[in-house]
Amino acid sequence: MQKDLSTEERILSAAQKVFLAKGMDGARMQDIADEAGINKALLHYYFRSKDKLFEEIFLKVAASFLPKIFQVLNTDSSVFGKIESFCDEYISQIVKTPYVPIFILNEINRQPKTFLKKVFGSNKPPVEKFFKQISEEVQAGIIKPVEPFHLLINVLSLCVFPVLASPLIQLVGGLNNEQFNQMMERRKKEVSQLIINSIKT
Amino acid sequence: MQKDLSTEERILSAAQKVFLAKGMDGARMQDIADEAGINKALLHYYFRSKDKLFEEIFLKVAASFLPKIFQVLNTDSSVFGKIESFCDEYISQIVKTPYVPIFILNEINRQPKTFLKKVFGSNKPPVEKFFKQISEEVQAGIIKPVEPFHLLINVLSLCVFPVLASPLIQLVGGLNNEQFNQMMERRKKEVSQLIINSIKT
DNA sequence: GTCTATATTCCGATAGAC
DNA sequence: GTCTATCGGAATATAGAC
Repeated sequence: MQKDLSTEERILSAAQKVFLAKGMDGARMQDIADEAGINKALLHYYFRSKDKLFEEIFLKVAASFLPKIFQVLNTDSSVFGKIESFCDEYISQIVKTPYVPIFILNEINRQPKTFLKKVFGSNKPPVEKFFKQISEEVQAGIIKPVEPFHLLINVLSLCVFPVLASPLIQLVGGLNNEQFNQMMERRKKEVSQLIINSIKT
Repeated sequence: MQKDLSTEERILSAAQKVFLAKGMDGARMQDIADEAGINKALLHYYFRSKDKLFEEIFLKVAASFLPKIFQVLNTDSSVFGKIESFCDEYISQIVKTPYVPIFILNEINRQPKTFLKKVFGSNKPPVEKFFKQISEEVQAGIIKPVEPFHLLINVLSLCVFPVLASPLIQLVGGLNNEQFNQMMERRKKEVSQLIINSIKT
């Protein structure tokens, strides 16, 4: 409970924390009220219903997370540079907010059309420019012939999955939380090198 | 509703379907009863509570899924052979039951210690033999020096993540379900080649 | 705006007839 | 074993005082 913030801000902050930890179905309005240091009635005063409050949070979280995936891909670096930046920035981001990816995947799985439409609108995520750049660098002989779509999926998978499965991975490797984070730190280079080595001529 | 099965089997089948689709928190006993073609009271007659029924399903699903990850790693093939078999078999399995991975990750995230302990008992997943084999093949000059733990994480990530994020990936690639499955089929070779190329001398 | 108290709905679980 | 009916509690939401 942060007393310096406005009530509305405290509610949003508390709701985000609770929804991220428990998901829409597992979260209770009482939990959120407790976390914000207020009572349930006030939640309904500010946001009409649990659904409305959840949607507010989901869109905020998803909009600040998903587009970042594609942002790096639209800078004006080389393909190699983009891959390195992506691994570096995205793993940093994910390790800081480890609940976010599974939260988003979950709610997308339950409401595939509704939510994705609200996040991206009617346009597809902006990957065309990146795919085109890859084709050009293939033509120029800088990188080997490669499926751009698979390349994108590979990088994403290698960065995000370990966090999604962290309890399992920590069990297999016998890692505590700090050791896991150190492993993810090393992984920035591990992943970008793996991908870059696979495509450089 | 399958009339040829015993009531208990019908309940288990219905419960699995509903729990996989909605998770523990989102599932309703009424949903399960409807799916099984019976009424709520009978659910409680066969399984004392929702918790007990869920645990039954979770352990069944997790026990038939997680150990398979490590099973291939303990055959007597070469490292290359194991990687190929793994990608082939695991992707086939996942595409057939796409709800399973996110279901398991979700419930593990909410009950990290309880459930993992029940699935694996007190032992760690059996990866030591595989890790040792990798060290030996590195010594023998068959494969490049490599972190066995990262190698395992890489293969797992590349196989499982695309299914976890399938709604997003289908949106980015403009793929319908059938096209997605075809892409996953091609991915069996894509992934094993990527990994094998990265370690062969 | 914020609270207490209460209405309302939903859901897991049980009682009891057949 | 299976059903209908119902209990009891929990959770969302509202009413109304301050």
